[in-house]
Amino acid sequence: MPHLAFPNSTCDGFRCATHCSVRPLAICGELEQLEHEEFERLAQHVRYGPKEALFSEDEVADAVYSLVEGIARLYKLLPDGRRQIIGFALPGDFLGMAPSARYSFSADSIGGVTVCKFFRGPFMRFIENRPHMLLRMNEFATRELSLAQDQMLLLGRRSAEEKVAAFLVGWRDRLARLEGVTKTVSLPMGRQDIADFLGLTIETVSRTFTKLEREKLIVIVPDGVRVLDPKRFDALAAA
Amino acid sequence: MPHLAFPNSTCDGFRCATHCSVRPLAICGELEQLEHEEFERLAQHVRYGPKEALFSEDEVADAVYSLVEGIARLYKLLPDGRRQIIGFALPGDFLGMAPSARYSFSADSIGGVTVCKFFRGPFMRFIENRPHMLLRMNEFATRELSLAQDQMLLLGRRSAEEKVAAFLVGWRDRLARLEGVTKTVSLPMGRQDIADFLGLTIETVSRTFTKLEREKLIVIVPDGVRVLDPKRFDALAAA
DNA sequence: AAGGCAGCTTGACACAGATCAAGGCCGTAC
DNA sequence: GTACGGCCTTGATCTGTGTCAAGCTGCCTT
Repeated sequence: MPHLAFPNSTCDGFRCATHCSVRPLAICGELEQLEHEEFERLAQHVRYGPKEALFSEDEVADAVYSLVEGIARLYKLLPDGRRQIIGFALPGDFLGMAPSARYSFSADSIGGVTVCKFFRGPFMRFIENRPHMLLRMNEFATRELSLAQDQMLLLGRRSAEEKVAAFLVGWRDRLARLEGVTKTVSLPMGRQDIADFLGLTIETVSRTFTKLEREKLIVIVPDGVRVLDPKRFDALAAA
Repeated sequence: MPHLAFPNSTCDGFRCATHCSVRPLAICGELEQLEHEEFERLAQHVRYGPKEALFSEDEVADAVYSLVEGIARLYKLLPDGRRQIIGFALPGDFLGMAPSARYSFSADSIGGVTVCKFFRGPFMRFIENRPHMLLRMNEFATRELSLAQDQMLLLGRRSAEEKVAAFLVGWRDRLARLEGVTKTVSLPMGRQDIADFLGLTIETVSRTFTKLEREKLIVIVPDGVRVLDPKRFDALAAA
């Protein structure tokens, strides 16, 4: 994972708003200096190690989170343990809004993660009379919803090969927004996570990666893939 | 379809804000008298016949809609014609917000539909300095997102029988909010729509209905089903 | 260097749901 | 009344993906 946040920063990542490299992408990206300082006073910066829970489904939703660094897995479980990953959160993403008093899904870190944590009460009081902030929350929610709808189309109507290709293209494009365009797509999540995101089994994901490699569309590298034929690959993902 | 809106209304459904029976559920539900009158002046009430398009994916998103009466089907298509229905809209639902300048999905009426249509510019100007309105839009977006995430779990991880049961329970509960609790769940959409919503084929949906009937969980009636054993049925939908 | 183990890949086989094909039901048109 | 068309159901068969079971690879520990 090359520098998703705080690249070459002299800052310790704690109480360091002015150097936060994802700020322009985050919920607080359009606040002016003074407002941002007030906002920052509401935040707790919290660091999580690998595979720690930020929050869990059905817990009282007492906080919201702005992801600063690292990657989180968002998921729902069925009573018998079947899991559906509903998304991977990247730096700049905003987590934890719920339609009721409890979280509607669980979130945990994949590698290490840093967040700005805001308790619900103070956060709501801050935004409730700031239309530009509410407008930004709306934009975030609308984008998330659109992503969720794309994912419904994928889950309901695409073949295994199309699912994997579409996932890799979507993930590459989201990383490009943060890291810039690269040929190698890093995949910090494991095969089981990809399977649970795509509604497949780990075996099918593994076989499909191998198949795409045999077809000379990708090369599998440690912790990622290199896309060989972007044209043909994007076509497969779209179709 | 028994009286989803304007039940026993003497009003003609046109420019008739004060009698709009879904108002409390709609986006404009918390506006006070004066504000609501101003809001109403921005609206065009539009009536659609069966199977008409309200808007289509990739069209310029120049308007948003508040559904007043009837039911709409929201869907996305793949280039080869495969369709995924991403939701059914009911009276009170708010449609047409997009993360870019174009609609990210298509919407058309199932039976007849009445909407309040707002052009984007005036609508945005109305809400942009009204925090309570923005907050309400946020609530709507968050609820939609949560519904979408539930649907991802369904599409990715449930069996055909679980999908159908969960669909019927979810649909029954949404109708209950409008019509009150009933034993008979009316299904204004066809089998193909249900199939495209659940990521199944029409044959599998049909067979599954028959199977649920053989198992004495439901009775199939014209344009709907009657739930015989709500306890056992809810359990199947949850599991 | 050896052992262990977590994560990944591969193979053989099974099955849920898709596909293909036919037939039934019911409302509408004439 | 009967013919048509849309929608739904049912049956027979096929197939993509799941399941079960090894084995491989690279990394961490000792």
